[in-house]
Amino acid sequence: MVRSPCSYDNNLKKGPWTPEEDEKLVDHINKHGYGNWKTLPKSAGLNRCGKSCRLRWTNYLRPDIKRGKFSQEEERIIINLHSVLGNKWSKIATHLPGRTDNEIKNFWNTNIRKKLLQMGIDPTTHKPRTDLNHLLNLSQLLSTAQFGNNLMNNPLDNIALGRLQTDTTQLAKIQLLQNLLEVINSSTLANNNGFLGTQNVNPFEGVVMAPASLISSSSLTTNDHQAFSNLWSSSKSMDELLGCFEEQDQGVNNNVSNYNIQQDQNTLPPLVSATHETSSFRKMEGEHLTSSSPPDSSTIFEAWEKLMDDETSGSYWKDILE
DNA sequence: AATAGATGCAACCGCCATTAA
DNA sequence: GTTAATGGCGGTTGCATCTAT
Repeated sequence: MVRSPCSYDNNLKKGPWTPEEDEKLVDHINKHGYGNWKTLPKSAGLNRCGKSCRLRWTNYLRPDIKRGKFSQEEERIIINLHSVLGNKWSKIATHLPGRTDNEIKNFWNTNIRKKLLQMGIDPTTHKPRTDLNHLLNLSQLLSTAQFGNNLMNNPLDNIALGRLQTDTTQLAKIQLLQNLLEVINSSTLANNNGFLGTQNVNPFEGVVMAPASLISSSSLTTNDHQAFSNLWSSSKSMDELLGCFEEQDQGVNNNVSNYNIQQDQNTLPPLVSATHETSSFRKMEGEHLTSSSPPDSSTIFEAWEKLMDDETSGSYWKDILE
């Protein structure tokens, strides 16, 4: 069935509502209620379609609407509910009295979404971003940091540049570390809960395959390889990395830990599967390995071993992974 | 002060689900 | 069971405002 949209109706007004129109609509609904949106505009003396009137009422004029900035508690609730419900804005709105689905949707798209992306979290899956572009961005971030480090050897170095370099390095490392821990956690949890089914039961698969497949991928340029190698080899000691979590200020790092705490407090599972099939790594991996033939774990561990050996204190990595 | 780009938000569009005839 | 009408929802757009240059 095809229904004519509002705009096709006879000269019905569109666009922003005037205070006079608002008043007419509110007055009419206060007196008669809103039983039939189709007939309401005519009886209310409005040159609008019923749909437009309904939207104006539900999103703006309703007396129980709470306006103003979202509180941190509301933001936390939205993030948690979104991780379970996805883009079901109306469902999410039922848990936030006074907030409309439209308002929540706008808040998500203009605020929360960006925050999560900046924290290295995929706003769709609520999991750390593992896509190649993101990691290469981190790589470039670290390369920049390295460049800054080199400049520090110059007599013309300055405090501000040094601070920037330190922050950039820490941010990139934290995001990388979080990506790794997330993969470990999801694999371990899945294994413990028997969710793996026919999937690869190697809890380190995701961790190991990432650098191994990345470095071996023919789709990467030499510069990409070098940049990615730099990314890993530029990491210093593990306690330094972990220290980033403890010493983080009120900025992005704090948000990361808050997010994790929220995730822990919220016992509801993520809506989107945590399997690796959707990740870029998995797709890349598929170019080299068939799903029916699990990767050669010895090769993988050798690759991982090498990466850890490159660390000045690789035992820290082993401790964490074990 | 002028301008371009970024941002936030209200409103619209189109699709789907539900209900009534 | 079928069709038409309506409501509801999510995605998208357009515009006003803000910010940086």
